Amino acid sequence: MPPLRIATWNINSLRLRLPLLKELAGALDPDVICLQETKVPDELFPTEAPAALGYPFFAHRGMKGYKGVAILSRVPIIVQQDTPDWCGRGDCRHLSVLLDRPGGTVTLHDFYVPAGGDIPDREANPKFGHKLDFIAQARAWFTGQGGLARTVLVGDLNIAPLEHDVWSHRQLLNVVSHTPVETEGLLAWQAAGFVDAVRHFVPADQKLFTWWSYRNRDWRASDRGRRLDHVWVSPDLLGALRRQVVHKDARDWQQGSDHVPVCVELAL
DNA sequence: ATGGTTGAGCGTCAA
Repeated sequence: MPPLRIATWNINSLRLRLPLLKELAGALDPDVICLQETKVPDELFPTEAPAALGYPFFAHRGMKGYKGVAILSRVPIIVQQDTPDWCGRGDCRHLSVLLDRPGGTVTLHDFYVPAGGDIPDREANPKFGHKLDFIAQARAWFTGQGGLARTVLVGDLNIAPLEHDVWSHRQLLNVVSHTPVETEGLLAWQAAGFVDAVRHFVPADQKLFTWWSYRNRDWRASDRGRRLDHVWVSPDLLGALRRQVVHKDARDWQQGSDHVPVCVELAL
């Protein structure tokens, strides 16, 4: 049985970067592609595109202008409709599907966590409060699910939790995405039932980034990156993990996203 | 300390 490859990518506009999905499929050959920041309302989703790329099964939750998630798949999916409306905003940041595999169903979550604005203070900046509330709710919900099994969680979680998930731990301690209240919150969510599938392969003392700002003239030379995009698996899937890929070359794709795809291969 | 860039879609806001 061939392994199952699951990729996650903040595409930063699905319609603008539709041609790059073909690059992604060619480079990583994923069976399932989880996208964030699709920025396309559901009624304008390019419904012909997934099958043309070889992904006949798909689901999406989008809205005008911002946010939005989508899952493209070669294997049949069943969308989970009973997921929470995080923070009561109805804002297209989560999609959950079931994947049919020979050993049983796999649950897959695709998340786009709020970025949280610029000021790391919930009083001065409601967007930061929203981000903290979102991750606290997610933690509580997964804790309530009990011991997770055959579950994969991916997405742009907009937090770089470890010291070497950012280019300078010291210089980013007060920068949104790496403040202690965020990193502790994210790790508490992770501890509610997951292990970090990418750090399973890459030691914690090695720098690892998945995002580089558009604002750097030469992103590769300055290398001021952060690891904002994640793949977590329930502990029962650790033995099925085969490899991980952070497709750094994608940052140089023509008119590319500021995030690069991350892919994990599982013997499932 | 500041500014730097991009996308959606037309206002600036979000990132």
